[in-house]
Amino acid sequence: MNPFYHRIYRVVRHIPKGRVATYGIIARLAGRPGAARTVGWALSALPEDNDVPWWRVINAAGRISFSGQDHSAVLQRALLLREGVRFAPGGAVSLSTFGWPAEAYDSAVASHKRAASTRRSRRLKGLRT
DNA sequence: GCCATGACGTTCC
DNA sequence: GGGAACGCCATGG
Repeated sequence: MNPFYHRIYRVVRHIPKGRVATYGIIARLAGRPGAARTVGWALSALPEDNDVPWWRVINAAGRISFSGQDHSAVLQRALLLREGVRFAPGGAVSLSTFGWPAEAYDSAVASHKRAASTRRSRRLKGLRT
């Protein structure tokens, strides 16, 4: 098995009980920023008798990705609820409350702000020319 | 080795 | 704030 697969599993195992992490953050902690889809691939390849808390991994929207009707999604929701993770009315988890690690979430917010700033300056540059 | 696909993310309307 | 388009990395055919 590839090294970063193992890293992905290791990172997921580090997620504290009652917290959730996004695919993007897992990918970044595993050393491959932008490889969020690969994280999903690695989790889908997990054996049944694994010790990886895959249910603590959700997408950036705070929702369960794979078909909300699927039994795996129901199981994931049940496991998270059992650990004390609350779901908002829309069916999404509040990342600012349950997101892990908190630092990564803060950086994500900061990067979002920086992106907005970059976009604005880019637009100004476009107007210039 | 190229093309399509997927438990995703970010950027731009 | 929500939806569409493009980008991303690894895998399978």
